[in-house]
Amino acid sequence: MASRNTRILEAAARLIARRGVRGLRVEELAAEAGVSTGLIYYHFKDRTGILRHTLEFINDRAERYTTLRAPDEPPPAPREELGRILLLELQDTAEVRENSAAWGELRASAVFDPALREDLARATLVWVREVTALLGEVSPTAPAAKLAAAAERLTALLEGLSMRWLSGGLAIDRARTLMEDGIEAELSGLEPR
Amino acid sequence: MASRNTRILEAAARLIARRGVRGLRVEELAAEAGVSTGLIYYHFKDRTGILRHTLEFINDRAERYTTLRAPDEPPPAPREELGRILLLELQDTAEVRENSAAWGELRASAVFDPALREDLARATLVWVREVTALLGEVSPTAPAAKLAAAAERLTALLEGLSMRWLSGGLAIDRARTLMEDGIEAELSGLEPR
DNA sequence: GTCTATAGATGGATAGAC
DNA sequence: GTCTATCCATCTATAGAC
Repeated sequence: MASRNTRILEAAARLIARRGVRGLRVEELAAEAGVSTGLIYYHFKDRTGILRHTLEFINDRAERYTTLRAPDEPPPAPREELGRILLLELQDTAEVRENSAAWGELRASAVFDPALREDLARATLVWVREVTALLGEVSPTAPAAKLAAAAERLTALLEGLSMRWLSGGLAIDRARTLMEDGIEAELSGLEPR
Repeated sequence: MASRNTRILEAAARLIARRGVRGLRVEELAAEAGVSTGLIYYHFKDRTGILRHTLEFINDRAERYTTLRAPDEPPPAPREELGRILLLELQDTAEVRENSAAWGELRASAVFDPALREDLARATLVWVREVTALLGEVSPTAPAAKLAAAAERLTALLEGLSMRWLSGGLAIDRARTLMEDGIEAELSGLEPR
């Protein structure tokens, strides 16, 4: 599980969150992971390979801390689950901040690096679908198209707020409030008036 | 007006949109602007200086194409103006795409480069205030706090959608539709029910 | 699989002439 | 103000031993 390989990817996520994709130096990564540069190239071929695998790694990890639940816990109410998922990325803890920063970096990098786009698009799709499904549970009468649109907006809003937070222009509490109210707004938009 | 200095900044915006902040090479910038690297350092001191001035330049330019109106034109209706401003950044024309890409890049870079944060925060504030004011004209009875929150969400949503569009995960037409409906949702949230 | 050592390339920044 | 020439630091990637 915590193979050497994984240790490198954990270190990569940590460094990307700390210095950005552009600031990621292979040598520094080697030091952070406690291995040599040669080994990194042996495993990941080149710099882009490191990035691609790190993106995948980050996705899996977010999936996990988003979905994880003790086996005997009851399934949560949809509305709570929705808030939980969308607010989870707006928390000032080391792990979440690291994931959010790395995610934002990789999204920004994908604008100029086609090699990253496919993975990113796929991960986004999974994410949007999950939120769409939850919205559907909260508001069962709403048409599918409206649910999908609301999910796309809410996740895009989350990314936008997250970037502002990370770039220092928005306090975390404010970001959370804005997100919460945004969820309410979308929800009330789903109910026919 | 179109001083040598301005030509360098135009070239910088062009290159940032094409290759990203990460891909901006001073030598390449010199070539694009038709000057020497020495001159660039003479004007902007260092790489960060280039970035800072380019950010400022981009702001001014967006301000201009956002606000520009023939002197004899009547002031536009607030609701139309609101849609115009928020949808203007979602257009697949060279100039807008360039501005949006550069803006997104600078926002992403600011996460790791404190030197950019202040300018960015200030520019964002101006932008949010403008949208807040327009929302206030459309919905004069809404409380100021609600107006401000809606403006923050709409501008953050715009940035989020813009990133997805530029990173290839969202078609421009879809992005525009989502934005339009997002405006409507926020507007109806402002009217007391 | 893992390391050390280093080649090879690139790019930021400066000196000094004009 | 502007250019040419160049230094020097940095980084990616590989070769080859263990």
